[in-house]
Amino acid sequence: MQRENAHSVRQTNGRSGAKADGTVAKALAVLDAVAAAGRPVRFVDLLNDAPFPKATLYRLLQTLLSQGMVQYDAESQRYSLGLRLIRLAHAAWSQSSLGDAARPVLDALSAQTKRTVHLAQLDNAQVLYLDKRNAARPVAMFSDAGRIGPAYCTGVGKAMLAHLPERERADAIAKQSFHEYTPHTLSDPDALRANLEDVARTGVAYDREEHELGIICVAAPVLSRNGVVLGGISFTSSVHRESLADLAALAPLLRNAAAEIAERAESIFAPNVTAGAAE
Amino acid sequence: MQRENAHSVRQTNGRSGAKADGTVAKALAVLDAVAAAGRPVRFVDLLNDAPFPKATLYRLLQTLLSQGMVQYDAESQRYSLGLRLIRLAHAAWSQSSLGDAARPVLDALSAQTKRTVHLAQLDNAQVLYLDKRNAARPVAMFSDAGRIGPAYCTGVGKAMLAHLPERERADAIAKQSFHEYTPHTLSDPDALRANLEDVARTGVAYDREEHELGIICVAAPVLSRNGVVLGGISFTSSVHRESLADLAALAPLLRNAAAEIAERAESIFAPNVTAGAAE
DNA sequence: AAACACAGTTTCAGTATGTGGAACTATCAA
DNA sequence: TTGATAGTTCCACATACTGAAACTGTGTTT
Repeated sequence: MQRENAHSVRQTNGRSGAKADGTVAKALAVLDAVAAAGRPVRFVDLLNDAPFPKATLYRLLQTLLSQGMVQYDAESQRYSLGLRLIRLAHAAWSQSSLGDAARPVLDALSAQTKRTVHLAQLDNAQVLYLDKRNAARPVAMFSDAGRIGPAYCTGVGKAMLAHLPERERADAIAKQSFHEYTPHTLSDPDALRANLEDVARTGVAYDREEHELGIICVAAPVLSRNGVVLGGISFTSSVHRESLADLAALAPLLRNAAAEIAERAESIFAPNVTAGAAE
Repeated sequence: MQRENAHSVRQTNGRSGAKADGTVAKALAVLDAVAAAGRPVRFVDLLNDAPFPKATLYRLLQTLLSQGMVQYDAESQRYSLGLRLIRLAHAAWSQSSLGDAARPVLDALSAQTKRTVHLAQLDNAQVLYLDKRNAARPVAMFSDAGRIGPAYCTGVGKAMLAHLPERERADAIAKQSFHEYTPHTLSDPDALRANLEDVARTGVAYDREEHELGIICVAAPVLSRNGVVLGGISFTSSVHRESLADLAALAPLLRNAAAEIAERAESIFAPNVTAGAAE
């Protein structure tokens, strides 16, 4: 314990290149692990994949448990994600400035075109869906909000990538996995880059059955006034219903909607809320 | 200069604004605060309501920020909930054993009856909605999953309360706020208790415009094999559409559905997954 | 029934980690 | 310039986190 010169480095005490961010980070990592399991998990199962010793993992779980972030079923001896998370997420979603701004616009788009509409954001070089309007039936929404998808082979993904600043775009492209979902998937960085140039030029991105056979999309980025990528929106359809060219006819509608969303989003953020300090 | 400790308020209480010790708990409290704000908040605003000194709050926010649990907009200098939360919640929701088990059942109920269907769970003596099927249009679901409601004046709430073990029920009743939403609201513990006795006897709870004028519900608890309250489901309708008596005719359907959900939920939890030890 | 194995929980000394008062910087207003 | 308020950094200090190891509980094997 050298306190005199303690000011030195934040020694992360060697060991594998961990992040060593703090207890909170560890607890969240445990949460992720529980989430990743995809179903209730037992202590050992978590222990196997966890970089923590038994006692530490145990304590973290207890903390999360008493905090309502995970649940524990005594009978099956399994942990699952807790209700508090759902509450929080409800808040996160309903006040997400983009989601908030987009909601009525998506409603209108969906009603007007009878197509499936998606709203997404970029999260760590992946597509994170924020909202959806289904063409046909009232499908449970939550099953799609929060869902993660690939950026390099979806309409929204490409629309957003194309409008990123160069540096960020390069980073993001480097993070893509280029799994060949279908024969049409752009399966290497160069093919993607070429495609993105078109997208950047036209302001419209297409998914030509690149992610799923038979499924096509038109997408447009949602850009802030100063060109920052806020998100993306798209129409999805199927080749059985119409050709890509037909779907492309909806692009102007999409671009207008994107502009409207951007404007609404900025007016939510921007106003000098400084007034009502209380609360 | 001494931290006013000495209190040893070591409560493992956890819920409802409790502040058990531990960094994780504090960080989560900050998250809650951001969520509670309902919109992007500035540092000071958080500081005012927070029980933490400036530097501590600052550090906690930085941690949450670097963990993706909150976002920071440099321009407006405001914090909001982060995307990681949405991802986690998606997982929480889609693997919630109850929600999972209930989904197809709710679909069927909704298709069959054309009524609005709710699935809820008790969370800290309040109703937390997990899923919903709207009678008419495909409404964005997330806006309702995660929503919190009062237990003492909703169908699902009373259905669940009534089937709680005595001790827990007493606790839960003590936590109700008894706000008089409408002239029909059961606005004191005794009235509620009396009503719950009926509910317990019949296995069906009604909301007779107790929460909102014109809105009525029939609800049934989802009970595990050994009688533990897992959740509740309900049909909601309006007095303009039908009388409570008419709606009540759907009760048997509801009870069957509840039983089916319970069975499915238990078979999701139960299976001896012990097999794949390796991995 | 005793022996074993493995899951889960508790303990405890040691110190890494988080704490928070205070000093500092940045911004705006008078 | 001075003053007020917001946000950030510093750092001595001790809380509260760590993790090996011991322990308990349950199920399986002999």
